Amino acid sequence: MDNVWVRPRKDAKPRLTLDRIVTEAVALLDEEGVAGLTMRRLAERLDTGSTTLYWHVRTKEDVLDLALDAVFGEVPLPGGHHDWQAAARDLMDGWRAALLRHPWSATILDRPLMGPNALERTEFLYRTLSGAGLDGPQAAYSLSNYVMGSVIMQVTWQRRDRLDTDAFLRERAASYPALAEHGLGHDWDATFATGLGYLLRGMTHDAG
Amino acid sequence: MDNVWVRPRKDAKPRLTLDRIVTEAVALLDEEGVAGLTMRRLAERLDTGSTTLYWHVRTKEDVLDLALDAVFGEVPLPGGHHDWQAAARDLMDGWRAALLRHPWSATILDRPLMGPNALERTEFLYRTLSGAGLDGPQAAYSLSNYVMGSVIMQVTWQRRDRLDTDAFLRERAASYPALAEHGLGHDWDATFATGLGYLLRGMTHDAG
DNA sequence: CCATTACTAGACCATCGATCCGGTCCGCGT
DNA sequence: ACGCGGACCGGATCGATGGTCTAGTAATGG
Repeated sequence: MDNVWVRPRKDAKPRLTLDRIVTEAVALLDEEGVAGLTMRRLAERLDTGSTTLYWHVRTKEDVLDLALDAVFGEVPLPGGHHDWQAAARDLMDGWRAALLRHPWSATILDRPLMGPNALERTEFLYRTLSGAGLDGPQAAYSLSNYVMGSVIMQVTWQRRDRLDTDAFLRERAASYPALAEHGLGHDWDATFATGLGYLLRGMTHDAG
Repeated sequence: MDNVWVRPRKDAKPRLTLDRIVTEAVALLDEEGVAGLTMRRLAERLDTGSTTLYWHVRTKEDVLDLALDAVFGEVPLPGGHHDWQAAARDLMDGWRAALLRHPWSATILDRPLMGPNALERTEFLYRTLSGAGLDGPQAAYSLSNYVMGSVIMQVTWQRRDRLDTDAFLRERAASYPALAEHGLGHDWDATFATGLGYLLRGMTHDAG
C-alpha cells in the first residue's frame, strides 16, 4: 500500500532553522536550566535528530552563544530623550532585567559577548558615555561589570532557598556573628539601584 | 618470590587526604582550566584511582567548591590599622588579585560561597561596613558584586587574545564605530580602582 | 534528466561523572 | 595472639553526553 495518504506530507513539519533552534534552546534553558540543555533533548523538542542540529551549528557552545545573545536582544535601547545618566541607567536596568528573566544566562556570562545584540547595546553605551565627555571604555566597563556581578550574585544566592543558608549560618553564629545576624537575603533591587547611583554620581563628577 | 623488598613499602605514598585533593585540584585547574579538571585526571595526578576520590568527596561539585574556597583562603584579611574605607579597599583588592591569579575561579563564581574562607572574609566585610554606620549587607553586596563582575569580565575578555576580537570589530566598524575605534582592551586595573573609588565615595556620603 | 545543494537520521566513538563490588591494610578490643 | 570492623583503595562498568561517520532523501536549478 502506497498512496498519498500514507506517504508523509511534505513540510508537515516546518524546516529547521537557526531561529527555531535558538528559540527552542532559550525555552529549554528557561525550563530546565543550563544542565538541562543537551543536544539530544534540544533535538527531540525540535522533532529531529541530534545530528541535524550540527548542520546548523558547529558546537553546543554555538547554541549557548546564540541563546545568550538572544537574551541581550530583549534589552530595549533607551530612547534619545534622556540625559546620558538616565539613558545609561535605563540600559543597565533593562540589561539586568533581561538577565534575571533568564537566570541561566547569568551563569554563562563568562564568554565573549560578541553577538549582534550585545554589540549593538555596548556600542550604544560607548557612544552615550563618550558623548558625555567620559572615557567610554572605562565608564562602560565599570557599569556593565557592576551589572554582571550583581546579576550573577543574585541568581546564585536565590537559587537555593535562602532558608537553608540562613539556618546554616545561624548554626555557626559563634564564628560569623554579623552574617548570622543579618542573614543573606535582602532587597536586591534597592542594593543594585544604590550602587549604580554611586557609580553614575562618581562619573558625573569626572565628566563635569 | 615474595619478600620485604618486593612488597610495596607502606606509606611509601602518603595517605590521600582532602587537603591533598584540594591542593592538586587547584594545581590542575591552574594548568588546564575548568575543562581540564576531570575526576580521572585528578585521581591520576594523585596516583590513585578515580573511585578513591569519591570516598573523600561526594561529587565533583564538592571538589570545585573546595578549590574555590581555597582561592578565597589566599586573600589576606586587612590589618586593623586602617580606616574602614582603606580596609574595604584592601580586602577587595586582595579578593580580586586572588581570583585573577586563578582565572578558572572567576568562571565558577556562580555557586554559593559558603566555605569557611569565603565566610570569614565576608564576615569581616560585614563587620567593617556595619561599624562605619552603613547597611552592612547592602554595602557588602555592592562592593563584592562589583569585584565579581570585574573579575569575570576581565578573565572573559583576556582569555582569547584581543587581536582577534579587535580585528572582528574593525571589520564591522560601519556598524559599531565607537567600539571599533576604542577596541576592547584597556587598563583593567585602573578601571577597577576607579569604579571601586566611586562606590566607596558614595558610601562615605551615606555614612557621614 | 541529472547533479548539486539543503537537510535529515541511525549507528557509533571517546569520555565523563558516578556506582558496584570486591578487595587490602591497620588499629583496637578481647 | 587473633580477628574484626572500619578506613581506604581500585577495576570494571553504567548511563549519558558532545560530536562524527556514513548514508541517505527531497527539492531545485541547469
